[in-house]
Amino acid sequence: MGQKAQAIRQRIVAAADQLFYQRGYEHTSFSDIADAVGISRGNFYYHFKTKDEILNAVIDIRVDQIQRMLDAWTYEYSDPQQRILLFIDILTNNQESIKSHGCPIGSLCTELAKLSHEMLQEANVMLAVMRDWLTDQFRALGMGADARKIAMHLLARTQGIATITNAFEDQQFLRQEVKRLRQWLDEMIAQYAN
Amino acid sequence: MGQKAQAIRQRIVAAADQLFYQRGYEHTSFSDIADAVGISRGNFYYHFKTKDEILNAVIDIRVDQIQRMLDAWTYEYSDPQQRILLFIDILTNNQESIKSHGCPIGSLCTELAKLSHEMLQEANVMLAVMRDWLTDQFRALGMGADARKIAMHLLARTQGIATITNAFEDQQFLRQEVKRLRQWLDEMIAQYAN
DNA sequence: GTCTATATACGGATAGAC
DNA sequence: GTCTATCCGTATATAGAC
Repeated sequence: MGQKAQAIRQRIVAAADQLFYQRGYEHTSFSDIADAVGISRGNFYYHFKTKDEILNAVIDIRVDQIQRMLDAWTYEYSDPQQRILLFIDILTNNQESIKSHGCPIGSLCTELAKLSHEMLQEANVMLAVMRDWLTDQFRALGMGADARKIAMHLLARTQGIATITNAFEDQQFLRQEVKRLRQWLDEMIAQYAN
Repeated sequence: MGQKAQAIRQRIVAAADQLFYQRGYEHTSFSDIADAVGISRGNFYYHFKTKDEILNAVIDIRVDQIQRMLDAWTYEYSDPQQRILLFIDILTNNQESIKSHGCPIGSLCTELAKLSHEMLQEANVMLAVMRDWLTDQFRALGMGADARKIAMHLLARTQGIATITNAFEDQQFLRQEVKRLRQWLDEMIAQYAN
């Protein structure tokens, strides 16, 4: 595959990534993606044979982006609490899009579950990557055997906040829950510091 | 409309209710519903003109069922804490279906948001009814001006638990989070009892 | 009220010219 | 590599016989 094809392939995946988030996977058609990229539907199939193949590529880049982000935070900050706060701040930093479209990860998993789509297994890797990174942080804070459960708990909290913010289209709720999460984190750390 | 038509209408709504939950709204076709009820597609349109009309009817009965359930709990139990525990136990009592299909309310709101569907406004009434009932319970527990925020918090927690349980297909996580919720409730009550 | 047959649109996917 | 034209399945929705 040539360089030009690679570049277009990337543009297709980027467009699909955005559209799957905004409109959902099933509700996004090949035409939608082709229009967004500026190529014809026919040409489309030169790059991707099936819709599932695009979904697979979208999940792959998302997993990659999440991993890069977490790696960067690990590199830039040494304090686990600080790192977890950065994770919580994802909510605040994306409150407008969460209000309109929910969590890109959670809503995709929810949709794939409804479709009984095999790629749900691939999609929840996005969550697993965050879970594992968070587990590392909580373990570093002395939470030992509980670290993984606490990481899962935080993951679920963020999903719930995204779902409700989206359903009620209420950013105020998101901000209020972020405060509660920060408070919870302080309490957890204090608790395990004993 | 005759009695027979009414009965069939109810059977259609019941079938749609279940299918929308299991497969999602958009992914459920008229044929799916007609097959489930045991009538032809053509006959279908005698009862409902559009798919949105069915969605509307499904939301209406869901709101009604939720309201009845909460009214019954209010009538049968006088202790607000006991009532809230019954609400939390919805998760435990439905863990198999939540594992497979998530929360019927949250996942519908998530889908309608993606579709930019006007009926999201109707759908989040299901959440609002629960929010208001929970607010009453927390107020009765002395949480005053915070009651509504705490109710929203609990609502979000349940949504997050459902999303993660569904994404990872992990009932064990649900049970573990229910324990955490019960513990949280105890702590909240103790905190406001001072 | 219920059925079969059908109109119409759109989706994913392919063929083949250029 | 990119396009136009097209196949085919399925979806919503309608018409009209019974």
